[in-house]
Amino acid sequence: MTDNTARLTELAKRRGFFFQSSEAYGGVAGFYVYGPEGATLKENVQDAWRDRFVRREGHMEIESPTVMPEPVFEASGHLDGFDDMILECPECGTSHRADHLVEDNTDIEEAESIPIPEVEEIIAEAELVCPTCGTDLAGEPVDDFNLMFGTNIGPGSSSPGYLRPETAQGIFVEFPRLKEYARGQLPFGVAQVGPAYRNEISPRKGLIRLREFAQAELEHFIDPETDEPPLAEVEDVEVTLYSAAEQDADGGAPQTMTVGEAVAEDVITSDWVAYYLGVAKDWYARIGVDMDRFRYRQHNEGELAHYAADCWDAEADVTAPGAEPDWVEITGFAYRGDYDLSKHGEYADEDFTIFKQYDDPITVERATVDPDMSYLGPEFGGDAAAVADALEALAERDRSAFEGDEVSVDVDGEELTVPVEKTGFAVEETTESGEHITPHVVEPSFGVDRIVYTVLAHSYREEDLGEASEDASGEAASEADDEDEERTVLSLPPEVAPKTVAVFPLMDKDGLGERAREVADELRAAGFEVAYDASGSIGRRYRRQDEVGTPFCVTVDYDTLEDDSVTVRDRDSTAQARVGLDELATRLRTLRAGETSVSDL
RNA sequence: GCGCCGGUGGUCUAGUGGUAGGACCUGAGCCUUCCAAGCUCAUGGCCCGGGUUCAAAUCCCGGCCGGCGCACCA
Repeated sequence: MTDNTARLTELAKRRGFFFQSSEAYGGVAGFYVYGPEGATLKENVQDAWRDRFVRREGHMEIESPTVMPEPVFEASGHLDGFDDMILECPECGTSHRADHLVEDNTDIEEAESIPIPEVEEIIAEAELVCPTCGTDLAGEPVDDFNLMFGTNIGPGSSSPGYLRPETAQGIFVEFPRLKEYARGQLPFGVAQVGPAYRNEISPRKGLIRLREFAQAELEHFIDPETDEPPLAEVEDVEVTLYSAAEQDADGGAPQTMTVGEAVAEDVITSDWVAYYLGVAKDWYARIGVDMDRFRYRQHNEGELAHYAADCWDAEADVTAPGAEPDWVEITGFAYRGDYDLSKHGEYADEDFTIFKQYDDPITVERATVDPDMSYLGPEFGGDAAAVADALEALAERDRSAFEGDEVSVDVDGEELTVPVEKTGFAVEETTESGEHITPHVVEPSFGVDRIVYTVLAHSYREEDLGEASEDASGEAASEADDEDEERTVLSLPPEVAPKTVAVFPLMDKDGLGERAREVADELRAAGFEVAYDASGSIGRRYRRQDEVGTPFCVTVDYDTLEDDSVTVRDRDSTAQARVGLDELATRLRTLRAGETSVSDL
């Protein structure tokens, strides 16, 4: 941890951005509170995300429960993936997957499904040793290691459930209804912003690894055969790419190129992933991520998740400029193929496919049967249904079997004969207008808390203003040449800053306070997030707002009482301009949108 | 989960076997006509449990929490 990080954390606590939860009871690891400033900042980041990845893309957003029943996670693979057996070597401290040890050193396969006591016995009997240092592992306890938070749905334990480890499953599980909503047409995207839960072994670094965290995930369902992303829209976006090949190479380094070049040179293999890397890069910049401390890194093969075909992470260096980089994964861009929908289709009762209509219907000749059950029933009793199924299968497989007067089928090893006339055998031409396909999924998955932290870290600045202000009165400059003015600033983009404008009376007397409160109230009515502060000197109040990233400060002074004008002060430059109250709200709107700056006023 | 280090007002910190000071912040008042000025006053603290001791915030043990390293990270 750099000094910078410590000071940012201190600021976050003191000014209400984020802090550890339940400290009154000793605290609990991995759970954080967003204070008044932080909650608004996070909300603003999420709104900016919705604006770009839902609204602008024409996608839809849903909100699904955080608790889902166990079978969901049997299908998704999370139950197996989470339920690891961990065995720690008493000598060297290395942790091993107990099931892997058993599989590697015995004839046993699928050791994962063996109960833990038996695994411990097997390890003792087979005299397994630590693969790292050779120490005998007999008698060492095997621990269950489950990263999902479990719970019970309703009374008793007959209906186990889990807190979702990613918001994505809430989308996949509801795919059958969502596709109806989308009227069966690909492509479409479904997003979800909300909490997910992982019972991390060791939560670390404040907001960076939490047990309850917020995700903003987009599941973009596409037809892999025909759907193409609008790559042209982002082909000129410059991105810094750290490919798997570069990571493996000696002296390999990230490369900067346009998205178009990266696709042309096959650095990024999926056009869809490339598209979202381009879109996201501009979005990160928009919310205040410093592009000099940002890169995309490709997962190498060993890192790929069980579902992912190709995956790039957005990474941010959250240390101060010039410090040893500390790269944190803030988003995963994965091409998940049809993994999720196929699995749910397999395990669940409903249909997780889309009917894809052919351009022109095709005609196929098909052999069918329509058995006369009033004959089969009396003839074969309980086997009648099996006979009918066998006839149907036979018709598909070998229509020549129906050419004689009788046809024989095999049911449970018994050969049964049916007159062909009772089978309803026919060869028909049927028209097929399409086929059922399982859509592929492109998934940009954003870690909101890590992004909020990155934005704070990249906005944080300790600034030496040099000799005291040169703006207003010339005398200040002359007498302050021996002491430097310092300040701490969060240069948050106005769009995400918790407060857009702060209103002060220059003095809290002579009616200035009352006038300033009116101005604050008018701005609130006009839709701004407004802070009001009358305490301490004017300079102290500017510094307070600098520390929480408020981009604009409005001061009511004695001239205001005369001519209904106020000063507007810019956080980053500390420049000031005089603005009439009648146009204040309009001016602030253009300032917030970045269309003008205070020095232009 | 293991190892090392740590835990004192809101924040940052000093400190001793006899229950604690500072700085900043915050609040009230005075002063002050635009960038952390000054003065007065005020609020507020030894992580939790057990042990040793006449006496523990201080020493010991355990827990919780944090930082770092290892392991883990679908």
